[in-house]
Amino acid sequence: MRIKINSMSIVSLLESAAVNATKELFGHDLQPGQLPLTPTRKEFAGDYTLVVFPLTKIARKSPDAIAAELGEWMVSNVEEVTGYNVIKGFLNVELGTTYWNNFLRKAVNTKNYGRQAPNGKRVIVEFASPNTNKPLHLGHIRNILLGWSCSKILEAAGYNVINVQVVNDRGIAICKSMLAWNLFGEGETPESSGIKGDHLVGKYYVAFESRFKEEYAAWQASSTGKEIVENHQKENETEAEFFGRYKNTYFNEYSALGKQAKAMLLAWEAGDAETVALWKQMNSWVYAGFDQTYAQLGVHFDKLYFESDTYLLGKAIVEKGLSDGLFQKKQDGSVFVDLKDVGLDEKTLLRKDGTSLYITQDLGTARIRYDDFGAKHMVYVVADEQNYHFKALFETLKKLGEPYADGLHHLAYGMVDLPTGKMKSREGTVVDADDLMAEVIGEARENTKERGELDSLSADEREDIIRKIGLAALKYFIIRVTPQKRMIFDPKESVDLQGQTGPYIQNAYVRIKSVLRKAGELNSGSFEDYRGLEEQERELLILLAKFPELVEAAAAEYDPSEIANYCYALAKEYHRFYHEHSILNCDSENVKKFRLDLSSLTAEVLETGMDLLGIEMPDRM
RNA sequence: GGUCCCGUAGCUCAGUGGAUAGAGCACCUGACUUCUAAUCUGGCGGUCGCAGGUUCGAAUCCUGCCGGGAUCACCA
Repeated sequence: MRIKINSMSIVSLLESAAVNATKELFGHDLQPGQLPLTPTRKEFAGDYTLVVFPLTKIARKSPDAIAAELGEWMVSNVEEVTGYNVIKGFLNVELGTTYWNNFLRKAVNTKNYGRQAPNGKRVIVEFASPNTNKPLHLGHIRNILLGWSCSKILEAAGYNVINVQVVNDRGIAICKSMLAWNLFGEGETPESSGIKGDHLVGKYYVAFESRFKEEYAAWQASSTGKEIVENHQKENETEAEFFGRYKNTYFNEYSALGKQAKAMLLAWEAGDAETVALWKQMNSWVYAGFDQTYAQLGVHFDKLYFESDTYLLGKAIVEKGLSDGLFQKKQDGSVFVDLKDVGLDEKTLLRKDGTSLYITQDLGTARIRYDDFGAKHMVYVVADEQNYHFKALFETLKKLGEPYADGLHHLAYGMVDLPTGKMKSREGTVVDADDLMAEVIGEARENTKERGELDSLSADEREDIIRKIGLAALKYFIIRVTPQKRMIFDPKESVDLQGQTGPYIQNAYVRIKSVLRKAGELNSGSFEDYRGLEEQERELLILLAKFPELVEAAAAEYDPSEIANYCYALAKEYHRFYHEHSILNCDSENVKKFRLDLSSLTAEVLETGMDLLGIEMPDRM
């Protein structure tokens, strides 16, 4: 017997069937998607549900009558539909077991089920983009996980993806670390101290800030300080509030440390050999440290752009735009673009002294990346505090007529808060990325020890699995939240290994792997039609069938959390199935074959889905 | 003040036009001589911020208000 398998997904097949049926029965052309089609809720019979209310005006019949007519039509015209039932205007379409048997036979033998063929388009994803004066923290982790996942999802949706980051390696911040190291460092290096490079540089940034704080406090008590408060303090403002507000002015105008740091910045910009050498030295320590953190997180980049290399290049673009009449120059010499026609404001592109700004650099890097890779799509993964910046940037690039200007997307995400409130470096509440990873892995190690499941493995194998489990807990905890939302990160919950967590999903996979190991060699897809589908089996098949569309939707919306929630739903359904039904010991050899295939497809989809989130799966745990 | 984002169970989050709004945590409860119990079963828990409007149907769309956050630099 020839097996007829439609290449269309079942959802689109039913949708187009609904369009045809409406045309034939009621003589009306339906727009695709006008009739909502959803999986049938568990309490009703059927696989997919068509809501027919929108047709009542067209057909001028009762919803139940319409649903019945559509149901009849589907049964006689659509091979896959074997029955239907109608409840209150909801048409529950029943697919025969043949359909699901065929689906499983085909999917289990599909290589890379859920991944699309290459679409020939190239996209650049920018993420991480740290400053080089401090180590990475929890906020960077959210950024990096989103960026990496987004990159993997776009790849699965058929794009050729390039991962890049822009490193802010210049400016006053790194000069503060450099100065503090010069003043108090006594030649300390990562090697001499055993401190990871980025942490060492961060240590001197903190040292600078605390010395500066002392200096500022002393100044506040001095006669100059007292005079300033009296003359500049606003009504209803406490002394502390005033000095909080005044800090930048103090740094720029009075501070001895501020003066030295600024002198260092000037020396750097002038190319002073000694300063540049120190700058290179300290940045190289930072990069070595970052590389370790990235490796531990399991991410990598195809290309790095350094602001020190690119910060001048945007200027040429602005000058060109000025001479083309796209931008305007003010009397004081500054250059701006007028974005009022697109609902924004005037945006300065060059300072009056001709130096470049943040946006100037971004204009330059956008052009350079296009020249490097020819990608017409770019995704910027940057926190939502920069929403306005990216609107202005994208509109400016449109005005310039850049060929990629319509393919730009800012993947904005909310800040990460702690249960105690915002992370504040001044209050020492910033959660360090390396510490956090070590902590979740430690928690996984404790739990693994208690369970004893891995005792027979070598120490290396065991440690590798423990790392996968710990990182899964951390990553899943962060990536499951919708990017747009601000999220609360509770360190206690992030190390949970039970419930809606990464390890819960890994556990479903591990259970399958264990069964498959015991089953031995499989001949995938060789089962005869299995008529007695159990509820959990049907639910699993419906979920599995949805996966390819889900990948496309997640790519279209740049939203990894959709994949994360799906993986949990699938794992949960599998755990239930596993608990209710025996696979290796079931009474029919054919059902056993079917269940092994169902399990191995579930494992593959879980592995793919979690891979799209940047989470690795262990074979045992 | 202008603009944008958010507001769903005690807590953390799903659900963005369809049926009686769902998970996890926490709390109470049952299930391991059986394929990994990092699992599964049952219970408890909601005026979906408030008020109008559109619709056969609204947590979801529109308007107003309240609360939280971000932003409105010749900083990045």
